[in-house]
Amino acid sequence: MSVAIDLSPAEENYLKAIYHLSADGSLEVSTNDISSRMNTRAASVSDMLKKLSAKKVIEHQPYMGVKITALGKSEALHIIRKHRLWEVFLVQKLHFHWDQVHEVAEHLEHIRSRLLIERLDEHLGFPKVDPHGDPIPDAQGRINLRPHVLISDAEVGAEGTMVSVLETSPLFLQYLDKLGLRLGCLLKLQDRVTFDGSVELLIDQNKQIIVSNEVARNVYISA
Amino acid sequence: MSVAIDLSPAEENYLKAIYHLSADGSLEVSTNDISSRMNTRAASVSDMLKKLSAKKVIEHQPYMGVKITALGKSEALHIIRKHRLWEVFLVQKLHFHWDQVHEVAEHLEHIRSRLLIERLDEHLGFPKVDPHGDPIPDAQGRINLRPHVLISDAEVGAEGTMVSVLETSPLFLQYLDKLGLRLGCLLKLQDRVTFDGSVELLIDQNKQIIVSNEVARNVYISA
DNA sequence: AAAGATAATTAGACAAGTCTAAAAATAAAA
DNA sequence: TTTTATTTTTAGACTTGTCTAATTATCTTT
Repeated sequence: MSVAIDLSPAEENYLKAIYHLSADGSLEVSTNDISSRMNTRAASVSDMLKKLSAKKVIEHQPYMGVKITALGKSEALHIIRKHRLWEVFLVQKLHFHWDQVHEVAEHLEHIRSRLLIERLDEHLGFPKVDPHGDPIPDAQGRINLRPHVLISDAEVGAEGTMVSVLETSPLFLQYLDKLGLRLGCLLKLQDRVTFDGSVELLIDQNKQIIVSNEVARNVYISA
Repeated sequence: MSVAIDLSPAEENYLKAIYHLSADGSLEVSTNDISSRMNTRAASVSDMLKKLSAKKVIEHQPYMGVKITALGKSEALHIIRKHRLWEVFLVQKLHFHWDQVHEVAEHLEHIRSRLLIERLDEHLGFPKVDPHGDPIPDAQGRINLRPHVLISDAEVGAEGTMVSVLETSPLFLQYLDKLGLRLGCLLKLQDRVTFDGSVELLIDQNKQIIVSNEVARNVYISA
């Protein structure tokens, strides 16, 4: 039986941000990191940390960092599950493009209905990943982390399937489309320019492109 | 091109209540009517009427009633459209029962995305009525009002298809199920007890039941 | 280790949406 | 028509989530 935790949409958004910034809840996160991710001021974050602390989803002593609790992690994964299931719905059933789903899912994810999410999951055929390649936690908050590496961290010569993207803003995703980069394509890292970190890629063994370090830092390939 | 009207979810809920209470925006509505429908205090309603007035969706002079404007009516119909489309989705795609849809749809209706609603409508096959038999306004806010009459207002001997219900609370809908009353069934008004207004009905020419006046006042048959 | 820089928190303010209690306007009744 | 009852509005307060400005804590650098 889950304990009664009642987070407002705003609290849910902060918790999600903390979860993401802490790499699955394992790292400590700073107030400023949170404020820049949330586009709010540090003062607002401080206020919010008090509330989240009172609700036992984070641990926070003033001026030290913030760490997500087991309870917080499970709550965060539950919200992420909803977000990603809705994204799949939008693409699979309503034929949204992958750069159109994030914003709408940000709203849909806050709707609270156990039945709704159970049935949605079923309706979608129990999908395992969202349209950006990110894994969907199950109802118990278990998440299937496949081994993957950022292009910027991979060795020259490395080869792998494009499995997910870090950034999900429309502009970035549209740019990937234009470059011919989409989930599932086979990528080979041909060369890296030491000067600016840009990378030469071979897509599906037939198309050669050069991408900036900024792009390389936001695209994962299977390890 | 629609003018920029920006209503908060709370404002949308009040506007919807006013629309419903005024029978399609034609009647004047009192502060107390609104407060009892919204389960808020009259003082809160007064505050809200000022805001809605400022946004030109109602006309309101203190101590006189409130009347919805053309703009307000169109906004209300748009919200109702979203609510009813989501209800259809929940029943048709996620196999919700008709008594489970209202509460969730109350939240879904506030999500703002033109594309989402267009695509949802398409995905559902452009439905014309929701699971309670209420007509779904089109994207221009046009609504298809079929002639219908409450059982409590029909003459003894009248016969018609059950086309919609006024009350949509789970308890009421579950009670209708138990009585064997569902949308589409053929109803004949056999007799009415003058004493308490209860009504004797013949369902689909084979089942005889007696329903209270309270039930009769909440079920419509085709005229 | 002291000074300056950076980061985080507190203090005080504001808007939205709600409330209770009091006042004012309208409606009903004597 | 005057009084009483009802309805509606105003006044003032509280909560949530945000802000700016000021303060305090920690970190860095010499």
